[in-house]
Amino acid sequence: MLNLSYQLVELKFDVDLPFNVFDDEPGENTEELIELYTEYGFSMWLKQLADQIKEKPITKTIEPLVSESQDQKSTLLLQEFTQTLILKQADFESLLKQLSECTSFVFDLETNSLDYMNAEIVGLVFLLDKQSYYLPVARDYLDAPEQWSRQSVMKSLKPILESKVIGKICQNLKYDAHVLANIGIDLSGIVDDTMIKSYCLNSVATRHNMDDLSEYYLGHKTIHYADVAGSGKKQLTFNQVNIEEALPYACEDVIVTSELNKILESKLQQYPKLMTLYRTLELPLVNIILKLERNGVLVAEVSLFNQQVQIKSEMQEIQTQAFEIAGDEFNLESPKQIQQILFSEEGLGLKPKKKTTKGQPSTNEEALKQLDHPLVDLIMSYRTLTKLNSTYLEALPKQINRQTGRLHTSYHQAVTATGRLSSSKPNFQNIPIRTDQGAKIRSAFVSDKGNVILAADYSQIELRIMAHISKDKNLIEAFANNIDVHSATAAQVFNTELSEVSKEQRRKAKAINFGLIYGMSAFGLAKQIDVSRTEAKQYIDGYFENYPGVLKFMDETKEKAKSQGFVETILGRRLYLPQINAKNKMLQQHALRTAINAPMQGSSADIIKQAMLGIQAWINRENNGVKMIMQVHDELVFEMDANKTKEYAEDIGLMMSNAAKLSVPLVVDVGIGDSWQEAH
DNA sequence: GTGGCGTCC
DNA sequence: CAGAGGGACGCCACT
Repeated sequence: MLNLSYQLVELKFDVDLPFNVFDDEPGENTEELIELYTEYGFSMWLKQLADQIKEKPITKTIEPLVSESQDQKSTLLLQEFTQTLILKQADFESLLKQLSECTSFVFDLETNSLDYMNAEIVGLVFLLDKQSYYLPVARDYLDAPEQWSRQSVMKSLKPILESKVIGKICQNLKYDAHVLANIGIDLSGIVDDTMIKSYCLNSVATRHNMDDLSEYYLGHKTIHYADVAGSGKKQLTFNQVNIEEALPYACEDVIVTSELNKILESKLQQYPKLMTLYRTLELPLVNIILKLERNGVLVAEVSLFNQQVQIKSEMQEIQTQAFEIAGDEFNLESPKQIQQILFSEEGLGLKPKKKTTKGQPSTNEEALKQLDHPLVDLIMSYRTLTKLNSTYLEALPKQINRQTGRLHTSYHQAVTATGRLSSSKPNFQNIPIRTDQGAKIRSAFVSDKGNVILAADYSQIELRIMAHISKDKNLIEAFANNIDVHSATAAQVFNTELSEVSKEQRRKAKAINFGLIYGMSAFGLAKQIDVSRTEAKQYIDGYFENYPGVLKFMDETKEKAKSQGFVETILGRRLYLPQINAKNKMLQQHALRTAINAPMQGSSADIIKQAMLGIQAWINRENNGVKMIMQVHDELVFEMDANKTKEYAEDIGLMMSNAAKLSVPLVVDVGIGDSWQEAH
């Protein structure tokens, strides 16, 4: 098979693969790529092609990857739907009547910005049965026909959009809910979100934006935004797009959403646990995340500015010293130039310790740490400082919303493979904490006047989940007795009394505990804690001897993953592992490690999501003014009135602990302070 | 747009 | 024999 593949490369066939396999010169990893593609079902095609190659070179185009979902592919017939532009008062009133009398409709907003806090409505799109309607409310181009006043239109629509009995079906409804919230409309009666639905069904089969979903599930290529609005600098906002172009684009959105919703519903019905996950966890969570984002976080700009001044002067000093040692000026932020200076003959001529994926000498921290040269230390310090400066100190103030004076991140509910949220613009989930200088940034995340910050995080949640899932007696016992789990592991592995465990032993045990969660090998552990591979192997063996349940769990998980092609969390969320039976060992091993990790990472996500639902319900019920403002995987951060903090801290801690009933206690650490840093 | 690097859990 | 740690996002240099 592989030989054939090489022939294929050498003959330089003109083939269109769905990915850029042969864009570059055939390199070292060509074999790997061929393997990858054969795993994805190209083997048959390659075989056929190979037979033909023997005869004479040919040109052939491969159809894009056919997805598993195609067995149930619905054929979307756009012409079955009407597309109506609403411009006259009478038509609008008739639409209003239809909307107010229906049980549910599909709905989408066209806006002038992706920034959810500032976006304004440009048009509204509705679908009832097979009729789609586009209602433009803000057109801004030459010769634009007469238009509605947005205000009066929205006033008429408000009762419908806020109705709990008229159902709404959307793609990524959180965004539309934001834009409506900006003008005081509280979107209610949510029945479906196709983005979330697709994510629950299969998190990894496709991305969950409408264009990709349409291609994957309907085999229909949608009109893309860039097709009507252009791209890059010349991109128009939707209000500048001609109505003739806007109409089919807008209407297609609701038509596709409707068709997607139907097919996703029928698929999800085949998996009751996933349906429950969707209906009772993920879909209700949309509104909680909406609230979380709108609450935002107050940031002390002055503090960030002062830190920036300080760090910039430190950077200046380091740069001067570095140039002196190097004997020349160079860009301290360029790995390529650093490489030249450290490793080339003309430079320092140091011996590289590690290579990048491209085979060049690596200059990352791990590699640099092993080199002994003053310039290396300067480079590492400089890196740390520029990171803090550019990613946080400079970037955060720019993103403060000038109306609310707060930072509003975007949480993404349909991105990660495992069920975690992700966060961007700005990313709240990678704010520094490890070093003092880094953690100082958290001191700029503050509470408003009269308020405090409360941070509550699950202690060792993934290890507890491992204890729960594996049912390992020793591990469960350690947690049940509230013993420090790393010390307990150290006592077991090093065969000492718990009271005799040294700091060094605990450190190693901690690395073992975490390493195992990620499926780390003896090699990796050895590197991590700087012992020989043999020694690391002994530790791991020792661990499994003492926690046989964990070993059993891992073996069973791997076997299950191989036989059924997916692993599950405690709520039945599935993570499919398409490469679990790959012939390419590297790909398969990666899938196996994922199989080990996903049940723990994913279950942890399940639990904190449950907690978020419960806590927001409590906030609404008590109407106590508590604001949930951040989620960082195993931590929730709140802002609240400073007077009631003690009581609320206990409530929140309890709700988080009780979010799931495991065979070990879920311990939550709660801290309070004027800033996020103090609250830790 | 990609690769390298670094931040978090 | 190589490669041997799960999941994210953002910044910079470089092409």
